[in-house]
Amino acid sequence: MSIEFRAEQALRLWHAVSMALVHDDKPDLTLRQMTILLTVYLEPPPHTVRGLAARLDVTKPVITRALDTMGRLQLLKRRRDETDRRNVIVQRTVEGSLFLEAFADLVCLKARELPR
Amino acid sequence: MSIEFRAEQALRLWHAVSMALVHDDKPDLTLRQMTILLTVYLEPPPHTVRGLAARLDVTKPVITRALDTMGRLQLLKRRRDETDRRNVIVQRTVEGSLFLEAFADLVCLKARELPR
DNA sequence: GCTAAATGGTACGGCAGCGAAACGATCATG
DNA sequence: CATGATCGTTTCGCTGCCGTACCATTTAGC
Repeated sequence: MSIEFRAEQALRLWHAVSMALVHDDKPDLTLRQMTILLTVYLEPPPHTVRGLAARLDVTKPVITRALDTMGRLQLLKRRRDETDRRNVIVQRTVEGSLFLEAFADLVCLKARELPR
Repeated sequence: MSIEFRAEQALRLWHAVSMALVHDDKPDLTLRQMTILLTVYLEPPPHTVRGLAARLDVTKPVITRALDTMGRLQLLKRRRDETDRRNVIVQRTVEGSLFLEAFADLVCLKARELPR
């Protein structure tokens, strides 16, 4: 199962997935928001605001605002770090897991439908 | 060269590509803008404002605004349809082609770097 | 304890995208 | 040639994200 594809297939995959997301009436996440979400779910914890800002090379308020928005959407949640109460630990949620699971299924589906 | 991947690989690919786009200091396109761009480059012409709006299931002003923005970025251009001057034909540009080519290369690169 | 550093959040003005509605130009129809 | 339909754009008020600067809380160092 090698993941090599041609440039055109890459574009067609991105197109199909993007089109599906646009057609979906759920509010779409910003590129930065999506990147934060994926980082939290794919990279080893703990995830702090400052750490995420450094990882993405963006300012802190970007992370704070994204956590506000995605917190409202229940995709992520904050927790105070009790060993160092200055830190905020960003954690996954059930809703976030389900969201990314559905997204991954969408990508796999569109990849499977790709012309050779 | 079958394009089947697992859910986790899909997420990791999207993460790697998104991260690269975020790190890039070029202004990122909206999901809708990117979808319009890919549609123009991948689907058979001609592309009109109304046609694109129907294809993406968005309102016309969304297309107009996206064309303004991407026109400024030289990724697309407008041309009046001379046979029916009410229509505007959306056309590719050299810069747009280069942009998508680089993007496709990025996706292919990140796909190749994916863990098995 | 007291100061300095570190962390996350907030305030502010600016900019861009959004939907709904109205508009001008162009074409089709009689 | 006059009326109505079609097409793209513009306007309006709104919302949300942006970066810069500043603030409150907590910890570290002396």
